[in-house]
Amino acid sequence: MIKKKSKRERRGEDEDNGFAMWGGYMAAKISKLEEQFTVQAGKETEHESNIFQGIAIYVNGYTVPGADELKRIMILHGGVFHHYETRKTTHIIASNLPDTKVKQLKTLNVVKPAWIVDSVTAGTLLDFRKYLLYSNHTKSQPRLNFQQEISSKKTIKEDSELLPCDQDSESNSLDNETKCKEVDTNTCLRSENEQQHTNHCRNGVVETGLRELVKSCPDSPSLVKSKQSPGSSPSKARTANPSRRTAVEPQFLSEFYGNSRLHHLSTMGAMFKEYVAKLREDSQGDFPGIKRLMEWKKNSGIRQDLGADEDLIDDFDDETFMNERNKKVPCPTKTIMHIDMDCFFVSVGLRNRPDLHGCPVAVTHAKGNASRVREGTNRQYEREFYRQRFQTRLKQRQSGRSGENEEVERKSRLDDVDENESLSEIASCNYEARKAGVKNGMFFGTAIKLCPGLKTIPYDFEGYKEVSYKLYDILASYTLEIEAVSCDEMYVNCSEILKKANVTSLEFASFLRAELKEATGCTASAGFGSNPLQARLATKKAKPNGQFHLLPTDVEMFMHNIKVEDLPGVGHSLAYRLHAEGITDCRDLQRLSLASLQRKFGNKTGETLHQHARGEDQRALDVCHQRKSVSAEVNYGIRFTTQREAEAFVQQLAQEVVSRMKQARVRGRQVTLKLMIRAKDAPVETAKFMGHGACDNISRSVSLGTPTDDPDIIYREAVALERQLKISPSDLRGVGIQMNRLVHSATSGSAKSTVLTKFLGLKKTKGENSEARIESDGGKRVGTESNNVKSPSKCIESKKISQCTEVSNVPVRRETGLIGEVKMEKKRSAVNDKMCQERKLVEQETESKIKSFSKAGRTAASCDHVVGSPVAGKPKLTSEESNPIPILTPPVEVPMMTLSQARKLVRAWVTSEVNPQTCDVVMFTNYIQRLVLARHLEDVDILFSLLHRLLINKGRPWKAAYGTIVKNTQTIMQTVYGANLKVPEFD
DNA sequence: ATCCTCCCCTAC
DNA sequence: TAAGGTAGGGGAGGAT
Ligand SMILES: Nc1ccn([C@H]2C[C@H](O)[C@@H](COP(=O)(O)OP(=O)(O)OP(=O)(O)O)O2)c(=O)n1
Ligand SMILES: [Mg+2]
Ligand SMILES: [Mg+2]
Repeated sequence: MIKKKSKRERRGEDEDNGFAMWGGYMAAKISKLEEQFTVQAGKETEHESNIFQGIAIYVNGYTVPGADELKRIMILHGGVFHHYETRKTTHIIASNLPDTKVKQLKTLNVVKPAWIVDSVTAGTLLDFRKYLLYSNHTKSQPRLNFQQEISSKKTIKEDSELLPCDQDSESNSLDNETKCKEVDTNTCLRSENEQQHTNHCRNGVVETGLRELVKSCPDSPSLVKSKQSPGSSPSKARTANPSRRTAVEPQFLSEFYGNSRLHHLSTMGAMFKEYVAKLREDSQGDFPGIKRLMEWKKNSGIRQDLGADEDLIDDFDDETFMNERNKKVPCPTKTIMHIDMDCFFVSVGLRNRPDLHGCPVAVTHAKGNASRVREGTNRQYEREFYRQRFQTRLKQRQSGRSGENEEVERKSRLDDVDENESLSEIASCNYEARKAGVKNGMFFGTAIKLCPGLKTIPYDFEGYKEVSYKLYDILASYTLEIEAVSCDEMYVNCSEILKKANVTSLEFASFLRAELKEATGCTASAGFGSNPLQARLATKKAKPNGQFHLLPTDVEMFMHNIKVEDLPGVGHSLAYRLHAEGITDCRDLQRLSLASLQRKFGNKTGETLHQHARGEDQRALDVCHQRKSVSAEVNYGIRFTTQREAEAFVQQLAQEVVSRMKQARVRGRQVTLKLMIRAKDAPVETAKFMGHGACDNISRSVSLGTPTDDPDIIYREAVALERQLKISPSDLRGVGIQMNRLVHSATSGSAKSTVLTKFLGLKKTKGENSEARIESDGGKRVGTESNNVKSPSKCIESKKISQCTEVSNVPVRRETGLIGEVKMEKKRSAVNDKMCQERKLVEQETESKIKSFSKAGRTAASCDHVVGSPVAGKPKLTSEESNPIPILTPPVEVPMMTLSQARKLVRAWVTSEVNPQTCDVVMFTNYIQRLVLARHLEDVDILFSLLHRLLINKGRPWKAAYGTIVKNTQTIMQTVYGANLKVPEFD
């Protein structure tokens, strides 16, 4: 029998953390899981060939072509693609691997990507041995290799993606053709200027810079090829000491992004949101995890009866007791889990560093030695600068507001570092380091003082991605009611899981965490509650390597002692303001009335604080996310001397943002330029090397008449905005381009969504061809801002009532109504959530239509274009007033849910509501209308039958709603088919 | 009132 | 040296 140990004791044995008891059982389960999530050429997909039959690859690190492309190729040609290495992986594809990585690999078949490409070209599987990547011969230098890869990537990119020559070069831009030549002079200029500016510029720098420029000039495809070969020696080109690398260098962007943790973090976050969406789309609705869980539950019955329950629960005493006591009571409410990897970057990095176990460890770029003092920097000065500015802002906020506030000290991060200590940030530190007060995001210089024994390890972005995939794959084997928060964290609606497997939350957590540990070598913590807030707070309490269920009965007590800064949404600023009011924990917060909180902190913020203080949170999980913006920004290494340099960089950013838009299958109707500008009196040399220092932030936006993903347009708009601001290029410290008001294109065409997808896909091409180019009139732009030319006649009514009742006639016309509705979503029940999301899609599509019509003021030409082209050949839209259904223009780019999803939703909707809510009726009607437009009448028929059947025993309001839906659907039917649809009726 | 733009803040 | 990105919520204040 297992002896119960004290928590502390158990935590000390960090090797197994109680997981040992799972033994080989887990291993077996994991392997099943792997199979489940292997991406394979589906039976549904048509193969182009079977070249790669029996081959399963895993792509390690950066390759050309990239992992995505390789995945596509594999699937197309009968192969298998793994997101991470498994036993089934037959080959690893890599262009370049550090020795340390090679050693861990389970197979010797490390092959260059050319193997795949050439095999496809050859139409047959070539001998991979000719493509082996022999990398065990010399002591490699990861950084150099890495940079080399980056620059070859860059070359490819320019080669393939840059626009053809910019004809009206009068308007400033560096066109592709002359770029190489121009850049030379450019660089010389720069170096001269630099020597004046800063006195540590060496010849070597210029030389290196030039050589690199030459290297990355788009030359010929053969150049690309030669660079791809990993054997070519990178060393001599890079030996010069690059003492000042700025965004002027053409390869800066990719190098910076390659090293930026925050960039990787964001990218991976977006990636996993998309991953969840894709899994949902492809889901067959089977969740093997549930079976595993049930199996386990069956086999572990004895253990529970022996009263060793608490051994399952690595937890804290009081709550454990409460949890145990309440365990038998079935929880009628929803159970939300929040799960988060423990000190993620460190955990991943330590997988292969047993030598560092037990040591305080941090992931950072700093190597552990003190940084060099640079001339022209003065941290004292910059610190003082920040302090003063903070005071000024505080006064601004306080003026006009009464009340004597408590004096609260505001610390700057620079306070704790001396002149020569590293300002490299710590991405993540383990719990040993945290004991000493080290925190994520802290400067290394500060951390090493708090924790002199602190060890550092480098970043391993590939590793994070692999582990994240495993995390998401494992969770997805239980449910797809997942909201991805980041690469190491998500919310999960566990209600179904617990019900189906008949397990408690903590049983599930134990099993799950063991599984995760086994698969990834990293620990995770899980928190449960009846809403996301509670779950999140529970995770915080559970950390590290623990789990905790905050039960409804305990919420009140629990919240009392939560510090305000521990509430999600309360960061430095709000915490400071709350502290200034004498509010430090939720108990204090609870004493304030809703009204006073709103008065002090604003409407929404006040309300959220009021609710969160009580552990309330009615937010539904956003399981089906749709991004609202795409941006690329760099606030590091920005040191321009000429406007031309600045504009060249903006051009690169425009490229970058476009490639991201394409990937996300969106186009944007608004371009926003974001700049950071050295604050007046702020030192020219920043405290942090190449940092932005104290800055003013400025953003300017333009609305376009039509959505775009054209780098040329975006570049021009952005530059126009930049010029308008008349900022000295040398004061720029940050530049970003953001695209807003997105219009989403059709889904990836994954074999799943059949007819509809095809239909939409067809239309899409048409729409894109007809895309209007605005601003083709070169640099002179008229009235670009304050674009909202919505004339009253175009936005007929705007009252909420009509918006909900008069469905079909105006389903998509009123901006005001639509937006009002979207806001209501947040207060809605979870059941309706999916509907709302559907709804959002329509809105986006819709909104663009409205805007297109209402944008008349901008350019007559562009407006004509917009109205005319997508509808070409359709019943003419004389004016929008006379056309009651603008949606008639096929909803080109709207992903739809599948029939079975729709059915589920309808069922859930009807069973969950006593009476239908008008807005839901609107949403449903919209959905049906779109099905009709997509000529998907079978589905419409099925849905009406279903709805009718479900409503037979419902009251009058439901039946009336049904009538409304039918009526409005028939209107659309008349327009599209000139006939009514036969649907069941109530008497 | 409700919008839009330009911020600021928060989170990872 | 150092790699301070990015998406989204929300508020202030002006325009309508
Ligand atoms: N300022 C920050 C915060 C986080 N991260 C990265 C590194 C973290 O490992 C990862 C996940 O962030 P978490 O907030 O989940 O922090 P950890 O996982 O490191 O620690 P824990 O979750 O155990 O508190 O994001 C970062 O680079 N910089
Ligand atoms: Mg974490
Ligand atoms: Mg996290």
